[in-house]
Formats: sequence, structure tokens, C-alpha cells
Amino acid sequence: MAQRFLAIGELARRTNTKVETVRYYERIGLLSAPARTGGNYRAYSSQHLARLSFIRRSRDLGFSLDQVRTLLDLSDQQARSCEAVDAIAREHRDEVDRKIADLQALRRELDNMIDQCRHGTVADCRIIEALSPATTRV
Amino acid sequence: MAQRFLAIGELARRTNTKVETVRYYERIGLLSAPARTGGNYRAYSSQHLARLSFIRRSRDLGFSLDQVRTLLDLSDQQARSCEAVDAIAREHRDEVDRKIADLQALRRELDNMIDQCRHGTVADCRIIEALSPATTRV
DNA sequence: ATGCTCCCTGTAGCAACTACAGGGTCAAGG
DNA sequence: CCTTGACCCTGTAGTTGCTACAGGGAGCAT
Repeated sequence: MAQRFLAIGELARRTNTKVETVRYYERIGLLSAPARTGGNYRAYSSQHLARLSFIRRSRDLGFSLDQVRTLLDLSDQQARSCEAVDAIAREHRDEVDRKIADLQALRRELDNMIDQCRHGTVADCRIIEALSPATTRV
Repeated sequence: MAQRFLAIGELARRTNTKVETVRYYERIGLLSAPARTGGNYRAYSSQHLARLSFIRRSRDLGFSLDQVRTLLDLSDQQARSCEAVDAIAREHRDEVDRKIADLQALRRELDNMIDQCRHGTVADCRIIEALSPATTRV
């Protein structure tokens, strides 16, 4: 392969992505199809590398593929106001906040449960008890 | 239907579950197949109600279906030590802890990104910049 | 007899990958 | 020149935990 292009494995390595995932992104139209070599290998340019890096970084920050798609589109419209970008980021942050709160509530419940475990038999296990319904009558 | 048995809709309502989900739990062997009426309707007993309640409560606490399956098995072995139960609960709590930490780190990054937004054009948007790779050269 | 609500099975869809199977390509070593 | 091994190709199916139909039957009230 000519040195200006990357094979899929090299691209994957540089972006910490699985090869299959790169192909998946192409299939769903997130990463444009690259040129092909004579042997039908994908030949990626530096633009692809940049774009995939952007995608991965966004994914690492928890943006959904749909959000990433929008962010990519927006990043291509350099003259536009970045209001929409800000909105997506804020929305995502709010959701992360909600998730954190949910998990913290969960954690407290789990903690209570675990604290009550007397390490006896299952028959009087407080954890099982906590999971069991109060009434089982129809 | 005889009053001692519950139709699937009633069971679903009492456990805050979708009817399809109840059938799904049966399909994957989490909830045992109930008796059937003459008209081939599922007829659930109070044992089913208790078991499904247990499942839902566990799911609400974030246990995976696999963990729920194990917890159900354990809860049936009343004489056993509840060590294994405790282990599952602790493992899950640790995972919740990790998730919270991950999300908090994420949140800080998002916050930094958002704070730097100067509300100009996309061309000099700090959010886009933060998502973009430092180098794009092959 | 009609309408309505409930129930039945079976299949397909969601997110975001991941994991093959069964083959082709390419460069290096013997 | 041939083989070996690492890489690449396509296509399909699996993962988790449901959810949403489509197309039909059951049961009860009017």
C-alpha cells in the first residue's frame, strides 16, 4: 500500500478501534467509504483518520452515534453559529447528570442491602429479603 | 379465568411490567411457564407473581438478567450460606461505583468543553475543537 | 351478531458493536 | 516458484434487554 494511505488495520490501531467497528461505521454511513487498492483493500486518507478520531473521541465522551453524526455535520459547516453544538453538548451533560444521580440512588440502596447481610443462610438473608416482594398472595 | 389465577395482563400490571416482557422472561427461562386455561391463556399463580416481583426489583437495582437468574437460584436454596448472594451484590455495587466514577470524569470533561464555548461560529468552536484530533497528518 | 378488550404466536427492530465463516491478497523466506 | 502467515474482503449472526408489530383467537357485554 502506498505510504500516504492507511490500511484498515493501521487506521484501527491508530484510533483504538476494532477493524469490524470501522467497517460498521462505513456501513451505517458515519465514515465515508474510502478508495480501494487494486487488491480491493480499503485505503484511508488522513481525512478519514481525523474523522474517525473525532467519532471515537465523541463516543468516549458518551455521545450517541446519532449525536456524533450531527456533530460531524455541524463541524463541517464552519461558518454557522455553534449554538447547535453547544445545545447537543449541554443536553448530553444533563443526561449524564441524570445517570449519575440514578446510579447514586441505586448505590445507596445496594449499600443498605449489603450492610444488612448477616452472613448466615439464604433463608434469613437480608439481601434476598430486600429483593423479595412484601406480599405474595393473589 | 378462576380468581386464584392471574392473566398475563393482570400479572404485568401488578409488577409494572409489559406483557411482552413477561413472555420474554418465560422464553429465556427466567420465569417458569404457567398453566394454561382452556382457551390457551397463561394462568399465573401467586408463586409466579412473587418470582416476577423479585425479578423486577432486581432489575430496578441494575442487576443483569444473568445475575438475577443466579440470585433466583440461590434464593431457592434456603439452607445454603448467603455468601454467594453477598458476593453478587458487592460485585454489582463495585460496578455501579466504577460507572459513577466514569460518568463523573465524563461530566467534568463535558463541563470544561461547554464552559469554553464562546458562542461564535463553528470554525472557532471550542467544543468541536475539543472533539477534533490534535494531528491529522498520516 | 357485533364490538371490544384481552390473549396467542412469531418475527423483526433498537444501540452499538462483536464474532465468526469462508474466502482473497501480499510480502518475505526457503 | 511456492508456501506461510498476516492481513484483508463480504456477509451473516450473535450480544443485552427488551419493545413493537402482524395476523389471528377467546371471552364477555350488548
